[in-house]
This record gives sequence, structure tokens and C-alpha cells, in this order.
Amino acid sequence: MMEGTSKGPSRKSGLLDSDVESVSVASLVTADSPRLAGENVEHAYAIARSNTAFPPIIVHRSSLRIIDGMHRLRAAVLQGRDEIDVTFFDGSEKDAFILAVESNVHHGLPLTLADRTAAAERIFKSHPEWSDRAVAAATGLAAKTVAAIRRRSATGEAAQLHSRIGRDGKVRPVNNAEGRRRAGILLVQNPDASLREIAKAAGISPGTVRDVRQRLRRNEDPVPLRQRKAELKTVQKIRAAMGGGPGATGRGLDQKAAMQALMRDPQLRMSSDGRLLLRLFAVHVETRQRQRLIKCIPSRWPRTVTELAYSCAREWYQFAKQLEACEGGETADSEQVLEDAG
DNA sequence: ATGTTTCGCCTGGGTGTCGG
DNA sequence: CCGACACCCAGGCGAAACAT
Repeated sequence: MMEGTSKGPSRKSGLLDSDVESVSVASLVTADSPRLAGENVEHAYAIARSNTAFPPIIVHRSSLRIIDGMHRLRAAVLQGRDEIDVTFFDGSEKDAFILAVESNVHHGLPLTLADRTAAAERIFKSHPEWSDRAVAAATGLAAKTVAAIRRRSATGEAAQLHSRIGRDGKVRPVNNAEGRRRAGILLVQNPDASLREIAKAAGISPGTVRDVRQRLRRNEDPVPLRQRKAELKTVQKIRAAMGGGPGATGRGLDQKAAMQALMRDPQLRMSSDGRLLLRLFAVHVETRQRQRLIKCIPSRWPRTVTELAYSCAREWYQFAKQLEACEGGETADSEQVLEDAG
């Protein structure tokens, strides 16, 4: 995903050649500007009229495309000059565009909000791994505005990335719940393993493993409440986007989503009774199988199967009532998550 | 080698201000 | 009125430094 691009959200290191060269104005390509409305002619005239020497423009070496300095180029033409001072940029087309945005944000005629928003959307496609703050720093938008644009335009690759690269070049997960659950299972299976061993196997940092271990010791969920809320919100957004398809049951519980959440809990997965509970629920969740099951029942058994089904239903009802009566901390906690996310 | 602490950064939520 | 923005805060992260 990152071929031909810089490793982190900064293009400052070693990409800009500091040597200034004089280049023929006619050889330069004027395309792919971050300005949606093109350059401002009045601004170019203003530069041309001011008799001060302007700094070199930045040009993408391989394509001779102007990255920064369209107005200065226009001013040079207005002044009747054939050549202009240029600093070449050696990098990918994608990075060249970002440099163009950064340059226009930080000096000269500022980009409009529409320009910057369009630039952010383009960066999401070319550099989906960048953090909101990194994109914000490049486009001159606020990080929260960038996050909002990302949510609006989240499609394909950008929506699937689970981690982002910050301005410090470090990779951080957007939601590390899966890594925490993996670590939780590994900690139960290998109680003597070091934090670093668990961290390596689970794909998270030792610091996070340490936090998971402390949570398990306190009998807490390895995933913090906030992350669980975020997961539930995501599930609900998907359900909303699907318009309430199979599995979405209106006001009722989304059985599949609830089942997936239960199956991710190491406490349930690591105990035999927990696994039994998951298996019992699992056979009920796939409602599309119901018609197939009805069809497979031999004609001599319908009455017996019906009675058996009612009997099981009564058992489950009693089970639910009994569970409801036990107002334990964990149960209340989970319900609070569901309520808050709703 | 391992566990712990520290640091700088991240996201997301809340609140108030400002300008189109 | 709404969107963008600037703050502030909480909770979380990876990486490095430090202590044992």
C-alpha cells in the first residue's frame, strides 16, 4: 500500500533537492493543482507588479509538473521572462500532490475550505494509513474536521485499515480490541510467558499486554469499555447502512452481533461451561436454517419435535429469568454498553 | 531478560466561539 | 443555523528508557 510513498506522514526528509536551477518556462507542466478553481489571475498580477524577487518554485522532477508556484510562474510570464528558478522534488506523484497542498496551505494565497477538503479526500485515497492529525497538518484543516471527512468518505481501502501512522511515524491501531482479546487468550493459555512473548504473538505492545493482564487479574474484560462501545457503534452503523437486513431485528437484539461479541470473550472461550453456552447459543442464531430443519423432520415426528421445542423454549425462558435475577456487575456493565451505544 | 515507567502521540467526546 | 475550529480532557497506544 505504501510503495512509492514516504514511510511516514512527513515528506521533509531527503526528498527536496536544495539546489536551485534555472528552467525554461515553456518546459513546465501546469496540472494537478489543489486549487479547484484554478489560479487567481489578480494574485499573479500582484506578484508581477511587485518588483521584489520571488523564491524558486517547486517542480516534480520526473514529470516537470509544478508542485508549488503557479502564481509565481504566471507572474514570470507576465514579466516577459523565459526562465524561472526551480527547486526539484524527487518523489512519487502522490507525495508531490501532498507537498503541493502543504506548500499552498503554509504560504502564498491560502487554499479555500473546499480545496482543503478535496485535498484531504484525495490523501485518504493515496495515503489511507495516515492519521487524522497527519492529514490535518498537511491540509491545514482541524484534526476533527479531517476525522469527519474521513467518516463521510470512508470507502474501500481507507475504511478497512485498522491502524494509522501518526506524525511521529509510529503505527497505532484505531481500535486494538482484537489484539487485546488475542493477548487475553494467550495469557490464560500461557500464564508463565513474558509480556514481550505475549506481545509478539498477539501483535500488540508489551505495555498493552500488561494492561490486559491487570484487567484479567481484576476479573475485568480485556477490552476497555470505551473500545467495546466503539465496536458496538460500528456494528450498529453497519446495521443502519444495511437498512435492517437479515440479522437486524428492529427493536430486538441483533443475535449475530451479540453472538460474535460473546465468542470474542476469552473468559467464555477458555472455560468448558463457557464453551458449552456458546455452542448452545450458536445453534439457535442461524435462523435461515429453520426452514431446512422443518423440512428434514420425518412425518412421524412433528408432534414430538414440537413438544421438545416448546420444552427447550421453556428451559431457555427459565434460564433467562434466572439470569435476569442475578444482577451481577459484569451483566450490568454489558447492558450499560448496549444502552449507551444505542 | 523481564517488568515498569515515562514520553509523546493518538482518537473521540464535550464545550464555546466565530463566520458564512 | 450549521459547519469549522480551538481548546480541554480522558483513555489508550507504541517505543524507549529505566529498574530489577
